Amino acid sequence: MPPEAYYSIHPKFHSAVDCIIFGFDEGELSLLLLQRNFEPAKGQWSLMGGFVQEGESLDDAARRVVEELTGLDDLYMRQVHTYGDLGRDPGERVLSTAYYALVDIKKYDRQLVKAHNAHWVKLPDTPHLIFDHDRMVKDALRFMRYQATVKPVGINLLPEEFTLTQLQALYEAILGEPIDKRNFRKRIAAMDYIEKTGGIDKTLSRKGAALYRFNRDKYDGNFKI
Amino acid sequence: MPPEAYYSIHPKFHSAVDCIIFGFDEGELSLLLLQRNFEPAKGQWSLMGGFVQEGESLDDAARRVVEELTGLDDLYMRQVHTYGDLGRDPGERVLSTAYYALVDIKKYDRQLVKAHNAHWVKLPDTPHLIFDHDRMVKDALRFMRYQATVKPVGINLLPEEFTLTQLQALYEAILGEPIDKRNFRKRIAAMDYIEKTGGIDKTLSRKGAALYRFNRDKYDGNFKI
DNA sequence: CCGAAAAGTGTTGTATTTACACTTTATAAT
DNA sequence: ATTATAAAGTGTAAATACAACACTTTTCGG
Repeated sequence: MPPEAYYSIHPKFHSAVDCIIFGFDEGELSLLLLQRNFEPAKGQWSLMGGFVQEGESLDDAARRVVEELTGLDDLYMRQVHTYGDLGRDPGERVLSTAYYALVDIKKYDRQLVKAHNAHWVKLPDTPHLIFDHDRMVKDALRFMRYQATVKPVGINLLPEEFTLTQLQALYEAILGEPIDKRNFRKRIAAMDYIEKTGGIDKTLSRKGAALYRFNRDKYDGNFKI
Repeated sequence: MPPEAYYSIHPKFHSAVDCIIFGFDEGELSLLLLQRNFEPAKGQWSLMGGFVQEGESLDDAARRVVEELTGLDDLYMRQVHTYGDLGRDPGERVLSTAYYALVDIKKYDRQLVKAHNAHWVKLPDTPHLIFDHDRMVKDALRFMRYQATVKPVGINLLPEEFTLTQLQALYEAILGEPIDKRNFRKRIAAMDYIEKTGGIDKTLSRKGAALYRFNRDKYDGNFKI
């Protein structure tokens, strides 16, 4: 067998990425979903996705796809799983790798989102999605939840500076259960990498709440995010 | 755009699977590795891998590849990650999905393994592997370790019936640290799905050790493996 | 100056985890 | 028969982590 035949006797496939884009708003997790104004499956709901191109890595493809929709290029993203069943895309055979992304919901590019006919949907209100996208969301959510219990990834869903009340609401949304306020604050206080900025947020209460930020250097000192 | 063009304007890629095959022997985790007697990278060490074919799912491809080497077709396998960097295979562009498999090291097909020039290598003695296979092993090990702390997947590395001493040695190998015997047995005793068979193993001690088995029904009753 | 509404603050009991060492048993050797 | 051997098997107490719980403070608007 000549060396190049080693590869060429095998089939090739379309490779796609599909992105589960999480946001946090009004105390609930949200997903950025497309109501497809294009074929295939026009009119139905789906994740934002795209095909991997020559000259771009799988991770790069996922970043590109998310940036096309949100305009944001430095999001926290993680690969979830690759879906390779035969009939998963009824059009042609496509292997698709799911990534989740965490977005500060105040920051995305509204023009782009509108142009794609995309909408933020609160997680419990998620409509049925095309292909195996429902399963992708389920898997991504489970993975993101697990990661959030292990490392403070959730912070990527909040603005730079945040109050402890916001942070608690976020974790309640991620874990899907109420958290005791005093126990929560005790736990946060023990994390030296979540530090007071000195600022006070008065938009939500007369008294005002102390603002905190995530100190990446102090965290990386402990172990890798 | 005609509907078929939606797909055809995008490139296709070779898709492969690479399998991290774990065994347990003499108190240590082992890997089943190929010393390649074929191109490319002949003479070097690698994981067992293969290309995804038309008409088989990604999971099926992984099962086929492991069966080709071991003769075993009902192994515990899990997808780990998909590697899609540009230069990862220096020959052509290949996207590869890693799976780990757990093998009862007494059971594999020695003929097949010999024919592939494969060898069981104790984990600490793992040689340098081609391409990004070192990283795959690292990622698979981390994932398998995590899973083993959450559900009793490790049992797939032991024979049907096993002693508590074996089980403890297995978990010490997986976690890489010694475990207190009494605390370990207390924990196991609380798991009703690990049950005495009534048999006694006398190969390892004069006194003989009680044999146990994993009761899948009782376990699934609690939650999914 | 009073009401409202969110921010902030400690203690105690319960459950879980860890540390720790000797006895039992069957066989092989003498 | 006796003894030496080597692994199997067994319980308790201390330490730590986790969970439950309610009132006070602060500021501003009315």
